[in-house]
Order: sequence, then C-alpha cells, then structure tokens
Amino acid sequence: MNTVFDALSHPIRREVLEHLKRGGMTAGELADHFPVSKPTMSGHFAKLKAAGLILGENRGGTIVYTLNLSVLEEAVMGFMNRVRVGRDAADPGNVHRGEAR
Amino acid sequence: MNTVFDALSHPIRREVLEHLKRGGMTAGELADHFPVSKPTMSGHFAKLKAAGLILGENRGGTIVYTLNLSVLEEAVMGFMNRVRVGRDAADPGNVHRGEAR
DNA sequence: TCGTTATTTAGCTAATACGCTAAATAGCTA
DNA sequence: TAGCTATTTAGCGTATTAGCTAAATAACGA
Repeated sequence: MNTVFDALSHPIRREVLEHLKRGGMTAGELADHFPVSKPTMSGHFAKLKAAGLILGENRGGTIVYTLNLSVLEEAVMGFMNRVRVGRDAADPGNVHRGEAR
Repeated sequence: MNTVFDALSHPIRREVLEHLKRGGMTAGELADHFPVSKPTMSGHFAKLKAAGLILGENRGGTIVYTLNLSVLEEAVMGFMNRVRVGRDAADPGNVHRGEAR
C-alpha cells in the first residue's frame, strides 16, 4: 500500500504505467518518452518494481517491463472503498465489474 | 492531479481522509488519532487542503475539516481509467454509477 | 576477442519532506 | 484585561528524493 502510493506520487512514474497499458515495453523505449536521463528513468523503474506495479523480464540484453494491473487495482481501489461511505465496502469485487460495464 | 497524488503519498494523510468519510471533524479531534504532534498534523492538513481534498471551515476558534470526495474521485478514478485499456475511458460517469451498483 | 548497445550502479548535489519545540494568533469566558 | 483553548507559523535537524555524469555490467555480433 505504502510503496504503491509512494510510487504513484511522481508524475513520470504514473505516466510510465499509462505507457504500459497496452503491453510490455523495454526500458529504453519507455525512457525515450521522457525528458530525463536514462539512469534517472532506471531509478523510477526500480521504484515501480519495488511497489509491485511493474514486472521486469530480462530478454538477453534488453529488459521488458509490463504492467501489473492487479496490484494497482487492489491498492488504489481498496483505498477508495475505504474512503467512501460504507455501503459498498463490503463487496470488493463489484468495483471492477462495475467499471467494466 | 499532481498535488492530489502528492497528498496521498503519506499514510497519515490517507488515514485523515478515511476519518472524514462520515462527516466533519475538528483539527484537534483528528490530531488525537495520530501519534505525531499537532503542528505536524497541521502541516498534513495544509497539504490536503492545498490539494483540494479537504475543506476547512472556521467556526470561531475551532476549525472543522470536511472531505471533498469529488476532487479525490476525479483525480484517482481519472488516473485509473487512463491506466486501464481503452474500453471504459470514454464514459467518465460510469465509474461512479458502477460502484454504487 | 573487440566493440557496440542496453541497462543499472555509484557518487554527488540540490531540493523537498517530515518530525520536533517554541512562539504567535484568534476567539472565548471570567 | 487576563487567562484558557485551539490551531497555525517559524525555525531547525535529519532523511529522502530526484536529477545529473561517469563508470560498471551483461549480452550480442563481427
């Protein structure tokens, strides 16, 4: 929980997650979308990974990062349910079904 | 957006929002639930307020803070929709309706 | 093996965040 | 006015964060 919200506190890291929504990307591909150095991006990846928000698969030389959406859902939606009045908090599943329409 | 996620990055501030879910509380009442000094809590309130997540109403001497749920919803659910694949992003209203079942 | 590419680690600086105590402010009541 | 309560502001120390460049590591192709 804590590590997830810490990770989400930086705009670059939130944007990285958005870039990954349609599938995996390499560290280099991701880094090219941001105006900071690659070592800096590497640090951002490390934080996202520590929070469990992304997974890194090493494919000889390059590393492919993928989004771990379930961790994000659980932390964020869990918190949102805790902040809203009781009515919904009892059924953890309905949020996701609800969004999917 | 940025200020909202910054505000959410500290566990005390998230918990303050939870405390306010059923109605307003004074700064002092809120502070009593946390193991840090009142000036420190005052700083947390200031950050939540700057992000628009709480509103402070001055009632002669004491200040009553209330949750501004719509700001939280807009920032957090907006982000969640951006991170999930396209299908849902088009209809901003359905998230809230979906949760309420 | 050598060079090239991809990524991370090390080491640094500057800025921000968080906690504290002491003091200031504002309103209330005697 | 004086004193009391509630809250914030000021000022300080320390820890963390975010950026950088330079160097290390790892895998690949010639």
